[in-house]
Amino acid sequence: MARTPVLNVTTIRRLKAFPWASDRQIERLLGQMTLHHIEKRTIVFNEGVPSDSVYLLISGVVKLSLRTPDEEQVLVSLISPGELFGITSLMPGMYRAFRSEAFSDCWVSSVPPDVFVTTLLDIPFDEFSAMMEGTVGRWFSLLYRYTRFQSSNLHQKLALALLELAQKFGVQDARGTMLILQLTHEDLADLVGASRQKVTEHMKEFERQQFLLRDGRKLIVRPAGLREVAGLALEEK
Amino acid sequence: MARTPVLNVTTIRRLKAFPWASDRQIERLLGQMTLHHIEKRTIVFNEGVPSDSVYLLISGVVKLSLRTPDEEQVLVSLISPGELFGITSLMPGMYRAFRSEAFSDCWVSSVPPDVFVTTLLDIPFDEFSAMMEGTVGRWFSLLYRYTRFQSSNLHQKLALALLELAQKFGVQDARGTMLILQLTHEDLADLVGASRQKVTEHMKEFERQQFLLRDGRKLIVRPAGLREVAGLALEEK
DNA sequence: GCATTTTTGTCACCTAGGTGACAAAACAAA
DNA sequence: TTTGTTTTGTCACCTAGGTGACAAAAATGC
Repeated sequence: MARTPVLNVTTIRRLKAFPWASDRQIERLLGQMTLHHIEKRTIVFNEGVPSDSVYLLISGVVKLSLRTPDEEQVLVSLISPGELFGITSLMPGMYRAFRSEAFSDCWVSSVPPDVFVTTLLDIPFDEFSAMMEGTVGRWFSLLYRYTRFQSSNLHQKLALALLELAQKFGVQDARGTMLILQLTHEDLADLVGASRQKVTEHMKEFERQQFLLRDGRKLIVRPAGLREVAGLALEEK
Repeated sequence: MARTPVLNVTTIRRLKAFPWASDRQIERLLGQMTLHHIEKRTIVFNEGVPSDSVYLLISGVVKLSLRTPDEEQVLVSLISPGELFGITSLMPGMYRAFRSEAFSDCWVSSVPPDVFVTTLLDIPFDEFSAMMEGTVGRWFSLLYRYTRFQSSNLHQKLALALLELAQKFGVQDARGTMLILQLTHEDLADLVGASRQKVTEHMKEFERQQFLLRDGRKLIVRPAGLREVAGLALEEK
């Protein structure tokens, strides 16, 4: 069995983990962290589970991934020693967006997010957390969208994009959610990374299926149908 | 010409802009913000330019996009009123990763990032900024990678992925950068969202071109060649 | 060593989606 | 109204990359 690594200011510095923190802060943080040995192929946390810890990878490699409805796997990132991961826990009420598992045998150190923030930053966790959500929250949703795109075909991407737009730019209407936005098929094509012609075809198809109506230039989205197409029928928002 | 909007605590609340902030904080922030009218199609900031302001969209729609080497456009996101944008400025020394332009006529309010942080959070900007970089910096690189992927073919995606891996898991070697990581073609396929077979083919091709060597199981990457393939020949890291 | 499993390499074939071209609508300008 | 400009709709055709199948090579277990 692997030898337990020693964690002190010097080793943290060597890992280049929190270059901005003072020795005293690092010492205090270390006092609050718990070290875990994770064997290759073991899951650190699963997608969908509440985010309640921040992790620091000490040694080994951790894999961040995403499993699609049809059992495919998207490998989002490989994490190297010295990197923090599981940082959705720094935003309020978040669930883990990705699964993380040991790609090789690892040593990992964990800490509750509020302890992490208060020892390194000297402000209440809630304030920091709210600020994070308000500022970088959108980056995160974008990242999430793109990882989902990775394993979708054009029809699904379009459905996903329309749902997102409906959420952002939609007003309720007797017939569904109306987009208060003049989008050309060209715009949509740029958004999902496809050609204008194919977007036209798929939009027609959505109209035929009544998942989409048009009132002159305005689009009216029927979220239920699109959600099914996108493959998130029963799930989340 | 459009009527200048009134900005006060009530309007900010209606925009749901900083739900966590107190009235006093919002008032102080408003005192430091500058309002701009941006006409449709005008650029707010361009990619590659230093990040020196945070923006709040008051009305209209702003488009976040990316122009690829071959003049294609990737539409990263459409921003709705009440959203902050240009938040790379919250991280130290960052350049704008995307271009932002008015999708319709807009009113936008800007503020220097340090003012933004210090009035809302009561800690020095540098501390916050360093913390952001250490925690969510990687999310951002991931987002950046995925937006680039959108307009790349498999050959380029693979090159990009290998370069990223070399940076994270590489050690210098007489012949190039050696990856201290056992990656199967299957893993790479999951990473770039492709089939294992095609990855094998393209890896062979890289070897033929001497952009990639193999020492038993270990890969040795030649960054120069790959960078060219990926289409970032002269550019950034 | 031998046997088993994993990984690589290479086929032939198929399909989603790109491309170009062009007409029909829709809209804007006058 | 007429005229020009965008935007949509629909072709036919082409290509990048997916799929399945299978053999060769490497790695792993015993």
